[in-house]
Amino acid sequence: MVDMANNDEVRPHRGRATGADAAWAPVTRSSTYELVIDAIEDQIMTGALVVGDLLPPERELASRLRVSRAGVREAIRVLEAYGVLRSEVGSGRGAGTFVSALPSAALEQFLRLHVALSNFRLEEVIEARILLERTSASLAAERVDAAALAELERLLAVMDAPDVSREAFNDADTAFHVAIARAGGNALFSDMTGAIRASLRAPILEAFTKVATWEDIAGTLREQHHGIFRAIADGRADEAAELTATHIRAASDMLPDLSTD
Amino acid sequence: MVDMANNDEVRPHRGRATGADAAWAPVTRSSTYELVIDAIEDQIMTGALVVGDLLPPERELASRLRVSRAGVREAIRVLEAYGVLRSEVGSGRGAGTFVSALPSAALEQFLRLHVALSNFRLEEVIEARILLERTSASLAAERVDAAALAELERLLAVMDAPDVSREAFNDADTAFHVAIARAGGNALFSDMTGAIRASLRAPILEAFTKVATWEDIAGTLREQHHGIFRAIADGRADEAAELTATHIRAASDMLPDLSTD
DNA sequence: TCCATCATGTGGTCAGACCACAGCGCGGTC
DNA sequence: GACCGCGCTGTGGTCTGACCACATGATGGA
Repeated sequence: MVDMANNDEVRPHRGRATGADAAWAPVTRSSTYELVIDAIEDQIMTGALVVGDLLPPERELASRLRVSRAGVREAIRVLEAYGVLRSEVGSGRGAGTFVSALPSAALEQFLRLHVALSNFRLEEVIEARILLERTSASLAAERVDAAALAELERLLAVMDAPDVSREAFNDADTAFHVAIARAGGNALFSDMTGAIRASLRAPILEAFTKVATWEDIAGTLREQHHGIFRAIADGRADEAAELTATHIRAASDMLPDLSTD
Repeated sequence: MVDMANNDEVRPHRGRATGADAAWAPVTRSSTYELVIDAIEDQIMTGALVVGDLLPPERELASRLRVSRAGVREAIRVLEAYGVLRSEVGSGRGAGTFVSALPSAALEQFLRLHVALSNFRLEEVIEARILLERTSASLAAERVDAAALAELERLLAVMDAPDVSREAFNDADTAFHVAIARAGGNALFSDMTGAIRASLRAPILEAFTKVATWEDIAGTLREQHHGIFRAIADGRADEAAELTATHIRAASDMLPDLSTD
């Protein structure tokens, strides 16, 4: 494997050596697909591959890297899972594997799985949610434009509908918060906001369905949403942030089953 | 594809119907490996699979799901990339594929790639860093224990060494901030702090090497680190948060190349 | 009793084949 | 000449079956 003529080198990738005792780090013998990932990643890190670029066909990549097509495909799957690559079948124009830019779906899947595995506690996730969204709300109050406000109003209307289902309410609720985050202008914030909401979707829906005082809760949430909207529309940044934090805390408290999992 | 006798079923997976106009959502025909992921994910979501559990052998899983082993392996790769699964070769005890819990490495890889692809701007990432770390510092000031303080002091000593290399300094710097985040007690925060630092490692190191006034910069950073440490050790939460925010902003400003990429 | 050896079961890798799909170009038809 | 249909081609998608590398644990001899 070392004499693989194509990969530049098996660079030690040692990295950190915070002290003399940190030397003799365990050797890591990479598997085939990891080497393929490294090869593609190098191209990305050096800027040789940018969003939109097409990769060589799987068969060619395999023969160039001297690995099987299966190894190449496993590497592509991983980078696809990160939202970095995308594959399309067919021929000509749109076909092939190319560099993509879809971090949000990957983040959602990632967080959803780890929340389900309890690798992150719900309180932690909610704490992160408050942190992100109060900042986003504040930013949104300063930067929001007419189109975003219209979208927010549309979502408020969906939630205000008297016959709205709990599921539809939750989806509009999610979209409302994500839209605010997007209006804040920070893509990382809005993607993480979406991912956090996606990771909480199942427990929230469960709590929504079980709760007896649904109409009361929905009423409170509606009021708070309208308050947040007005603060953002009027450009009152600090108030938008505070209302958002209060709103999220209230929502979490009203759904006690949320924390019992 | 429809008449493929092997897949159990192409269940619609429709799901949300927020309104009448949301009907007729595009059909999504999943690929084999996605179906395998869904199958494993279902087990995780329902709690049938928890951290530490062993999956059936690849060959058995393939025959049970009526797919090829390659398809199973691609699915396992993806979940491995998310830090949800891990595979070990061999036989008996430690061998096989089992449910894991290593979100941090996955988060690092993810963010590093997307920052390299400029899907997230550096300012966004730094904004997120400030948000997370100021909160972590505040939490750490309230909850820190002796062991964590000792570790922080050790890292300070590494950075204080007069002959420390710029790379070693940066690695200790990273470890210092991650240790604070960990002391804060929120795993999501500390994992994200680590991921953000990892995603910035290359640009930071580049800036470190190019900068002429290294000793001045290092001196400032050392001072600020000691200040943050004292505030945390003394339990002054607000001050720790403020100093951290100031520190990060200062570090970003001192490295102007950071924003030019 | 201990140690070397082999059998077994696991993931890791490979080669080769075929399928499904989408574009492109050729050729026939109007 | 313009249009349509059909097959050719190259792409990813999938499957099969084989073999390798590795760690364990059982087996059997010293």
